[in-house]
Amino acid sequence: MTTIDFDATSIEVARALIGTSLFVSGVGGRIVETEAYDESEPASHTFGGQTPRNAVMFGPSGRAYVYRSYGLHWCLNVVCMRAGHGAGVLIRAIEPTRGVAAMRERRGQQELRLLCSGPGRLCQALGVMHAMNGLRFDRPPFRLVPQGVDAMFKVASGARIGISKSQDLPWRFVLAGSAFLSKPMRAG
DNA sequence: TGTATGATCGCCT
DNA sequence: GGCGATCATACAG
Repeated sequence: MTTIDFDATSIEVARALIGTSLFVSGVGGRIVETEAYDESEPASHTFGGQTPRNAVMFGPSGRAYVYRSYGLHWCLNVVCMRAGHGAGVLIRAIEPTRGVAAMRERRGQQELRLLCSGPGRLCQALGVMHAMNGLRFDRPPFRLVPQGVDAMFKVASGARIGISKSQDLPWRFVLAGSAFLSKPMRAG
């Protein structure tokens, strides 16, 4: 078992989270896709400084930053680095392992591959809501279970998805070959 | 007070 | 591949 140091940079945490299992009230699975964000680049919500919306991202690490996307969906992030520095990791896809029936009911979706393959989808499947903004990941309803020492998989990286700025940064991380990604990783 | 803009998703062609 | 849904946020005036 390994533990994750959330005081590290968002890039380091984004890579370390691949293979880790995330549960919300016992429902969840293995994280297979993440993206790193940092206040130094304009694609991040924290670029330009602290506001009421992004305040959690400037607080202590290891907390949940939950925001609404496109007026419809929730997105879940893990806050990184020291307090005062706005950095975090967007959880983009999970391989469902526990609570699949609850996920199917919440999503109105039977196909396993489409339950958690996207930041909005996984929040709906796991029941993530804005009330969880600022909560610690080492306390209920959250639970993080590190991968076993014998876990064997490769982590691939590439360009982030759905952003219009800093598209050159290879800050998307995936479990190579996973069938549960929001989009396949570009070959190369 | 008004307006433009999304770290998305699902349905349509 | 295109587009509409739907609204909090940020910023301009």
